[in-house]
Amino acid sequence: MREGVEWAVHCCINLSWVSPDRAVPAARLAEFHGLPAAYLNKQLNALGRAGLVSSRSGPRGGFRLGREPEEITLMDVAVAIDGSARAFLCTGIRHQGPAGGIADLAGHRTPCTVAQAFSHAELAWRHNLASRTIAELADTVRRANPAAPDQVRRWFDRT
Amino acid sequence: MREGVEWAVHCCINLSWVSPDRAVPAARLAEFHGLPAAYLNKQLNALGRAGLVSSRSGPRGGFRLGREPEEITLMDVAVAIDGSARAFLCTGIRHQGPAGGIADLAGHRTPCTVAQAFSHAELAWRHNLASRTIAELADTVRRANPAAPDQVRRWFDRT
DNA sequence: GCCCCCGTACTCGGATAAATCATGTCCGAGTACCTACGG
DNA sequence: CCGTAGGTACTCGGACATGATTTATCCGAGTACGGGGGC
Repeated sequence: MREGVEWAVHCCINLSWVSPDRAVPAARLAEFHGLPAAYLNKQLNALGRAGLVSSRSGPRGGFRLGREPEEITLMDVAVAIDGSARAFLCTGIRHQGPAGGIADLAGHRTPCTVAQAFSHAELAWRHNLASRTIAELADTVRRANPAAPDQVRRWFDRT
Repeated sequence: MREGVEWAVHCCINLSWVSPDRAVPAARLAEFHGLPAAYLNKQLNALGRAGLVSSRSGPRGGFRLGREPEEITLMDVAVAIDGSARAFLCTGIRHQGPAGGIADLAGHRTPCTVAQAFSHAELAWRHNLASRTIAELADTVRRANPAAPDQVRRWFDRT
């Protein structure tokens, strides 16, 4: 998993706390977390293509959430940054070389058991991430530190 | 996930079918699946360090399973090849820059909610892989293609 | 005084380098077998 | 004939290249604000 996913999730949580009518520049988000501004911009860019955030250029431009925080799952973010490609890619080695002659014995190609097993595990992972929303995480943070949302909003509201 | 994991699992299944008193050289396993021999050797090497296979040098040397197939889980293989490092590494950006001042507000460092969420998802993945053994997968294959085990053993028994 | 136009400053967006990691290769260390020699 | 020592062939194990992917940077495209000029 690319670490940009972590950045993106934190950014989404923070964005859910700033005034909805205020766009936050990538540089400001980067400063807040001590991250390289240009690179973070690239990641937010990816979120934009996925529709998770909306972006505008120019003065008073920047990023804001593209949907309600309740409608953004961790899976959405992960897919936007990492891409939707499967982590485990069955390369079909079962059918290469002498092994192929045995696997394809009856002429019917049964699904690769190994790939199936890993797919199941990955599906569990995906489901778990898909069941968690930004709003939920933000709320958990707020519960542990009730002042955080206001503090964050205020920090971003400062010029 | 590195694709060496896929290779390793297939190799383990095949090893569970060859005569237990017979070690299989890496080159032979590689040939069976049409894989680069030297590199597969490297992967099997990793399995050896983890104790999943035992290895011997010299003539009639090679690899054989280090435990019963029932005692080898997919998680074991994945860890042996990929390493046990978490896929999602919390880099602690929550405490960098101005964000740190807010997160550490009360002087008590609460666990990072984002990291926790991803850890849960990853744990689901790990549990799923840990519940699947090589023996189980081998049996599934055998059920779909009853002749496979014998065919495989015979192939490896050929000089 | 009001409106329009232009210049400026600011921010995104994608094209372009640098670094890191996975992939792949090679050669030395180790081991068993086979052969030859001596008892 | 039996035991032993040495050579040889085979295989693992880790050190060394290579290529792809991730990380990071830079500059052009786009947009709103502000000032100046004209009506």
